Amino acid sequence: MKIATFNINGIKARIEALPRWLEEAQPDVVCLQEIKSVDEAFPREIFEDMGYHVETHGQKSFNGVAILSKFPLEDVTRGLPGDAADEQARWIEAVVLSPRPIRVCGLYLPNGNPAPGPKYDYKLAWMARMEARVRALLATEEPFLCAGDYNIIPQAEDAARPEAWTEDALFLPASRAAFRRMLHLGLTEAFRARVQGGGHYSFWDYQAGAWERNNGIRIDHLLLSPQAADRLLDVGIDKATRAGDKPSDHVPVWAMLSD
DNA sequence: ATGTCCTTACCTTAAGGA
Repeated sequence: MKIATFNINGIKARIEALPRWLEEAQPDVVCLQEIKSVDEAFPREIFEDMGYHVETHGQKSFNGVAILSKFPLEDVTRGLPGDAADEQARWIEAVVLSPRPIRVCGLYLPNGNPAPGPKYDYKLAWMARMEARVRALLATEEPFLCAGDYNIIPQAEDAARPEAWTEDALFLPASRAAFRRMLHLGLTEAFRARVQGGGHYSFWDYQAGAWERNNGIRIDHLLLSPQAADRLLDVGIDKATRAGDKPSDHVPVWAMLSD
């Protein structure tokens, strides 16, 4: 089973690029972020016609996450537990009914800039809520994974110019520590389980010729529970999509799991 | 390089977010 995460930066703007990539890459499950659409306006028929089940957790203008799956989805829940007043659409969960079912959490972790400030406080509080959710899921011992735009540069080697990010919410020590805490609970970061070294990125800013200069960062990740990590076969970053027509500023990151 | 793209709104231009 091939499962991917892709921050599309607006479904309306990616209405051609997203189906084009799905056709080429043939993922079984995709976690989408920044759909920037309410549920009613999401063009689900386009994806249903391609054989996907579609579940969305949208919001007007900003944020918004979705799961596309060639297998049926059950137990769909929307929103990250822990703060009933949080109205930002950044978390969706579902159990994928593949031959060996697996729970998939799709997430769009807050950016947090500028730091310090209220947006950074929200980021850290959100990560604490996510850690609590991960602890609860680990306790069930069912296979699961958390895939999405984490807005976290885990290590210096995950940025082309790490010195440019030292004051940024994506690379501050407290951000990276919160990410590492979740790994230390027993999750496996799929890409780093298979590929070592620098030069692997999932985001290139639209500004300042970042793509042309390969000034990228690796911030889109798949974290696997122990039972899911046992099934990890391969990983990849579909870098070529960044060079296509009307690209997102992120590219898809995927993991192949045994069925 | 204050450099771009996406979205919305009192909408042909500006703003907020990333």
